[in-house]
Amino acid sequence: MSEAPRAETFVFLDLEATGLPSIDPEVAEISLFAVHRSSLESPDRDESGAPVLPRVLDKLTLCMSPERPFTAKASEITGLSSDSLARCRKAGFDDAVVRTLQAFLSRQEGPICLVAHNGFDYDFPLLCTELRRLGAHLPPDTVCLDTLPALRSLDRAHSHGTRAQGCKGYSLGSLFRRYFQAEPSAAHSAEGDVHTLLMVFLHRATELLGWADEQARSWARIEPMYVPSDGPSLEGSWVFTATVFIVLTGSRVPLPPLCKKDEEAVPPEPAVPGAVRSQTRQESRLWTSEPSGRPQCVDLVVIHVRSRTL
DNA sequence: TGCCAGGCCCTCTTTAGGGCCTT
Ligand SMILES: [Mg+2]
Repeated sequence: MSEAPRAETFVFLDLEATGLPSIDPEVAEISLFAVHRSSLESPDRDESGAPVLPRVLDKLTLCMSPERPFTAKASEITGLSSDSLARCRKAGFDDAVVRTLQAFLSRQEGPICLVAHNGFDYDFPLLCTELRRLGAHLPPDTVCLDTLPALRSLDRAHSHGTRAQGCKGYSLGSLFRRYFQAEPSAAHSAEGDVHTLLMVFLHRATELLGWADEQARSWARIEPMYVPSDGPSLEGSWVFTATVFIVLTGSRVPLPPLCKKDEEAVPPEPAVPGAVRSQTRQESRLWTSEPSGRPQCVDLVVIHVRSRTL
């Protein structure tokens, strides 16, 4: 069920950043290609019938200096570094970036659908983090589409569970190579990856437009990847992390699985919009031998809680 | 002491584990 009226413009998006979510990354480069729905419904094609980039295309690409360092891997694959960005005197993700982004989007017919590969788990939450830090917003009717689960799901429905289909890779590069029998250009530059993403979308445009109409998610539902330790979004908020160990000896209850990991999201308390509380519970049982030779066990319960309100 | 992303998918699955995908 769609959460919004059908999108009239699709804005393909890619972020390059200082690393993966585990390090609370910062955006170092953003690229957006805005394509009108009509260009996706009737793509331009070359002599062989293969789709080509729409002729009418608005592009925006900006580089910015993060405050924290890149991981070695992120710097290696993106070709960006704190030094090179500072040498070019690039400012960070600041109000000027927000104004440019908002001006770019305001030129497009709405509603807008943002499109990114693995966007629900990376690009959208990270962009949300940066925007909230600056107290900025996107048009309220903005929706978003993640091509990774969309294409996996479309392929599954197509193949009726054929084994061969499930073995294929769904990285952006794998999809491009599969669809076009060619290497993607400028991988891991934001603009290069947006170009690749748009070509992948064009190859499956009819299906993905239908998917967007049915499954696009409201931007308002996107949660930030993390809460920066500074900036206006932290006012009146709190972040709490706790790890609790409980050791029980001599338990005689039936043997459970050796290790059980159970992760659940529980409602925030009190109910504040945007609040997040996650809890990880890990149970382990260690069996030892008493001098008599009878087995004795030690149960270890680890509860890790992370909470925040926004 | 350990925590250090996390949701999705597949399978030698469901009382679980490991790989993918994003930088
Ligand atoms: Mg990307």
